[in-house]
Amino acid sequence: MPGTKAPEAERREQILSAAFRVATREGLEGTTMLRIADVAGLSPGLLAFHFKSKRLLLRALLESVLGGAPGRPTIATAVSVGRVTVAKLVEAEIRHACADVWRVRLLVDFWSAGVRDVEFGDRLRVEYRRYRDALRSRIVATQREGRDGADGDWAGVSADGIATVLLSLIHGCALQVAIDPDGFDIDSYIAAVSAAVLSSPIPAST
Amino acid sequence: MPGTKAPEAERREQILSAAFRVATREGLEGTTMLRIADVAGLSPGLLAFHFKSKRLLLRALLESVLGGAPGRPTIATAVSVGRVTVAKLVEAEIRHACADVWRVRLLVDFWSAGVRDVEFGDRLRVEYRRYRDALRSRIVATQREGRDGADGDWAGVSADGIATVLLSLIHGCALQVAIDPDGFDIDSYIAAVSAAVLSSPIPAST
DNA sequence: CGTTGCATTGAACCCTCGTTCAATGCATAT
DNA sequence: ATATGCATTGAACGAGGGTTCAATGCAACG
Repeated sequence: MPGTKAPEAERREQILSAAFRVATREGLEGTTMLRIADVAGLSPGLLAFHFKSKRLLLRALLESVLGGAPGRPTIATAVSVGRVTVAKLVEAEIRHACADVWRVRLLVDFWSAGVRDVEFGDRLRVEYRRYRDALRSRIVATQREGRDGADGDWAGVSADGIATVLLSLIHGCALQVAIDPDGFDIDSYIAAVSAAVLSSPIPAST
Repeated sequence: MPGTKAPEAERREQILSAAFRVATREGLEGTTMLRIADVAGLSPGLLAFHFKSKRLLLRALLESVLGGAPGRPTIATAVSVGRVTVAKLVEAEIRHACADVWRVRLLVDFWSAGVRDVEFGDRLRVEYRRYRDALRSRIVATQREGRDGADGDWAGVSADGIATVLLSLIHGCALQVAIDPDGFDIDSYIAAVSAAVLSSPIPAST
């Protein structure tokens, strides 16, 4: 098996897949070129051949993590696609985070790296804004339709502020799930979020 | 100056101070024994003499970060001390996080490390629970006094759930401030939090 | 079939890090 | 003043990381 050639796209995918496995298991700090090569069943030199440096490999990995796995749409797509309520959207995102602890953990790693690294930081900021803008536009749409009975309590608060708060609820949940998945009761949390944020509680999804 | 002796406590403090400076500036990943020694103006061997390993040094650093700087009480102390409302407490924590970006960033680093490292993880889980319990007990007290007019919307939701949500609002804010301090409008955020979480808005602190 | 191009290998290189340890020197006790 | 103990030094070591590169081999083309 080793030694045979493969088309570039396929090989890059193979390497990124191995990198993802290593990164989720060992964390970003424990993710080394040697280990990735080992897991991929390839030689270290080949990684430097397809991605020219470790830095670029990790950037590609971040891209693939942000892009979402097949069948796991990012919120941006989820927002633009369906006609779901904001409440259901937030609930879906929370459940999504809880179901995918390892990806969340990896994202926390990237977030931590992005705090100091300009490139990673820029990329994450862009993603964050995309995320928030998508949420906001849906909030505006919902408000205009007068649904969710949200007019009362939210009066006077900008849609941007609401979006930021909702994002905090999602990310705050992710942060806790990342470090203490067992000590987190999803349903109880969602119930509290419903009561706090929306006048009408979200019907529990069966 | 170098070569002179010092009492153990003093020297440890000196080293930890240098470690803190390095860690906030370079991140946890860029925090190396050599750099700490350099910043502290000491020899590398001395670090291994007072803390027996890098791991223990970082644990001590985490402890000092969690303990809070002088004049910067942790929420646990803030809760037990004053008779402030929950609303004001949350607001204070949010402003606290925004004012101390570097400490928040360092905590994000530790959080990311704690996801994989058992010792750091355990320590952070303990701290998180302390934090949440303190919040919850104050929520219970407030509910009992019938203040904040929180009975309506919060009916049926456990104090624990409320505490978790409030913590998410604090940590979610911290997460964004860590990576994008400029793109975060504190007052707007606090206004949104007030509207979302409490029936009666928090009067802005002058 | 021979040749050319390029993917692939794996060992080697250099760097940095954490740790160790014999030598040094300061401060205290005698 | 001398001796003892321990804080302190800084060079050295081994491990492990990312990157490089000459050698190798596969596959397409003439």
